[in-house]
Amino acid sequence: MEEENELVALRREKLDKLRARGVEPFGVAFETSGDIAEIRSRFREGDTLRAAGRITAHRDMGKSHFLDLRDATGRIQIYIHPKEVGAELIDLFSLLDLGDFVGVEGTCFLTKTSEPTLKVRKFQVLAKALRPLPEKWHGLQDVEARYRQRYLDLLTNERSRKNFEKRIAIVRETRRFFEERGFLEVETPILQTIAGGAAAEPFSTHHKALGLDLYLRIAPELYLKRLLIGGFNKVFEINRNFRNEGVSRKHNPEFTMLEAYWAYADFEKMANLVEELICHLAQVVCGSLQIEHRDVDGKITRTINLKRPWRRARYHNLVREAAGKDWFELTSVQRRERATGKLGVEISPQLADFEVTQHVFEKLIEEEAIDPLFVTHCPKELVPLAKQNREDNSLVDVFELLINGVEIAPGYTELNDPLAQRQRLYEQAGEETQKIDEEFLLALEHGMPPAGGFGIGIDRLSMLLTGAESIRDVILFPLLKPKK
RNA sequence: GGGUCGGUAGCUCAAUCGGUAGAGCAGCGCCCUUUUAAGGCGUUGGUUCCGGGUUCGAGUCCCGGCCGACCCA
Repeated sequence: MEEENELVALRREKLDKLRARGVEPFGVAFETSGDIAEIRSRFREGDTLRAAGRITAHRDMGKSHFLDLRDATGRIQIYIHPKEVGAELIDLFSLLDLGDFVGVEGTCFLTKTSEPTLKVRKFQVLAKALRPLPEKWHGLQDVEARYRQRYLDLLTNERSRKNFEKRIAIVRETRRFFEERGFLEVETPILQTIAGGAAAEPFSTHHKALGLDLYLRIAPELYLKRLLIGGFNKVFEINRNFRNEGVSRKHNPEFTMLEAYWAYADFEKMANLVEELICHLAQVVCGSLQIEHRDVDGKITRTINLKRPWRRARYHNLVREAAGKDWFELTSVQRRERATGKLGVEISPQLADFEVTQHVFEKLIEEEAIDPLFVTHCPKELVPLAKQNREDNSLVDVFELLINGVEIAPGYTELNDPLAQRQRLYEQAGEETQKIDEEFLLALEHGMPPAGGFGIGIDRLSMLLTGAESIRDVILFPLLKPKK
């Protein structure tokens, strides 16, 4: 740390002076009349109240001093005058800085401009801050610093703090939602010997005592299904997953998923449940089903309408709408020509035919899907772990929920045929048969009830409901390279 | 991994064609007994991300690196 900073040196001097006067600058517990929001609501002129918080502003009028005391719930003005606290305390008071924590006891009064204020009679130093806070008016703007020193971001940028409060509410309400419906919240292993349940590059680690190579999970799916086999009919887990892949506006190496499984349900029942859940969360977090995203100036940049019912459409029909009625009758060469020509979608030559269609889908449908859209009956190549459709076994019984131009939640009718599951896993694994979770296949052979399941990316859902442009704005401590 | 942009005082930002690195806030000193982005006067504070190069002279131009943002794969 750059210790030679003059501002830090000065604060350390003040710290020493406090100690020299017998004041411990890092105090212990302080009994308050509540947090600052409570104090404001209990405020009655003449009453004595006790408040604690950080000093965030100081207006020095000569003999009178006005300070702002802040906590996460609000701000209260305090007033200090030598007549009230005496010369000795005024002297101590001069050793305080912006950013310090203090506890005060004082009388409630209103200033000329009717500002509720505590006239301080006693105060205690609770913690000295040795470094200054960011500037009061603009807060901390530097994007990198906001991620590296999130505490400063939370302290000075209300928008940021509110977004995280919203995310916390999303997780809390999700729990409540599932518990009310009789789902059990479970915990499954993060350390796994085989990282299954999704196609993604895992992080690897090692258990010393057992001499065992392990992976951090990429998905909890195969363990949650074991619980269905074990007789838990409704389970969910809010789980941190780890994927050793690129970092972007939409991807952090560790991210939070909600996964839920419901015995005897299918993907359509799960779609209803997702619809209900997200509408509930929007009501609680945003107070509306009309979600407005705004830029820094407060201008509305996007409006998302979550009013039910949400559109459900088959994958093939959506592609025909966007790419032409005859899309699936074309030869694969013709499809490539149309994609790169009329549709203006870049197609790299090594893509397989179904990937060309998927690429067109992503550009023309996914990115344009601002209001919720359930895409159903996807080609089975795209989703190897779901059950095939009874009428058309080139399709699987799944939905992909798109909102805000991104995939928010996939949902399946889960595959419960152990032989079909084995075959699909082997097809998917190719040469790498050591990646197949035989223990899971063994479990399936004992019988898994038909079930519906879905996953929701909590980070992306938080972006949707807060209007955050980057996943880093809804993850308190996103991964960054160390700064040296 | 590739492209574009950025990194200047504790914080927010300036710096013209390459010509003495500035302002506001914070800090420090003085004035002011109801201020609230308090005000007034004065004042301290810089490895301009790091390392090379070009030049009489580099925050600015060139090369390499670090970190970040955005776009693309």
